[in-house]
Amino acid sequence: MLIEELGLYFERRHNLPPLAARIYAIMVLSSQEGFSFEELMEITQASKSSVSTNLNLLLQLKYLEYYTRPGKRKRYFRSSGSFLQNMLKERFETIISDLELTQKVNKFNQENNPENYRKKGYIGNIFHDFLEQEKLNIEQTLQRIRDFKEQN
Amino acid sequence: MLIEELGLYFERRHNLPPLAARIYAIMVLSSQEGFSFEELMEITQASKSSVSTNLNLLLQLKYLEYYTRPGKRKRYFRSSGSFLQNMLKERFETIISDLELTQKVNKFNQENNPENYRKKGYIGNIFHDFLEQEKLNIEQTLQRIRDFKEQN
DNA sequence: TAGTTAGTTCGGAACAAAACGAACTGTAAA
DNA sequence: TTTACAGTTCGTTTTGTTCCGAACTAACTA
Repeated sequence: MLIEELGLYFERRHNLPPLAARIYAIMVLSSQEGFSFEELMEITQASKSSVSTNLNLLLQLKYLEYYTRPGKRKRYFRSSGSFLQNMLKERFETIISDLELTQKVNKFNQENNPENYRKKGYIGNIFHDFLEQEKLNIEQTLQRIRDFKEQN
Repeated sequence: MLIEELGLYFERRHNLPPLAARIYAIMVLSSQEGFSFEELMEITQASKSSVSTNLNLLLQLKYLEYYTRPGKRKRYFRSSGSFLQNMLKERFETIISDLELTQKVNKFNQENNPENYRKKGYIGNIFHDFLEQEKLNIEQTLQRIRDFKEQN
């Protein structure tokens, strides 16, 4: 099932606990507008406490948001923003930290391995250019999404 | 220390066990050409069995390779290809699998959520373009590295 | 053939992460 | 003011990961 596959994907790539990943996958793949706490217990077959803990984690990480329906006390949960936007933002952050780390590794090699710095250093520059290009691509894509949302 | 930082980085991003991540970080940051089993035990202060298990994991995942020195029975380990090349290749693979997954999610939404497919589908296309652009960037960068190596 | 070198494999200990059940809190309706 | 609902918190249990030591193997060496 695609939900399981997507769940495993979130588990690995976003370092989410299994249940949180499954819940998020359910939200992303469903056409339903908002799930109640009970529904999620039912669907995942997990306990109240586990669902509570993992929903709160997802809320805290801003993967999900909730709303209430007039008159009712229940909360309904849905994925905040789009799956794709979140993916892009996450990727953006990893690229920024990769850039920083590569710069450190380059600097280290320059100072400590001067004998092969020329080689390693040059490749470091290529990689730096690569990351800058990535940053650009992500920024442009996020802009395209914003544009699309605006005229909708 | 940078080795520890890089170790944590590999642990998180590549889902490596702590010792494997540390060993790989050591290889990446050192100017030394090849480490023996014993040296790695000494440096990491880990047991024979742990070093064995984790070296074999890194070999299996192609992070490392080994060679022998004429006459000697010992194996010497080093990182295969460059750190940066490996990073790029890994990123390339994640992008390919992201592309496949997005296509599945798009297809799923098209079939199961026709009512909001227009919106989700459109963003899916933006994302698809994004991934194609990424693929291109990675391919070009790997080419630049190959070119550089060739004329060296 | 016995001993040394260079590792591998297996079972378990120590620890960490995830899920659970039961008791609890806060709010709202009866 | 009691009861029902919607969820939270906390201590325990279950499950999973990482590392280790001890016994083992395979290849060479004296």
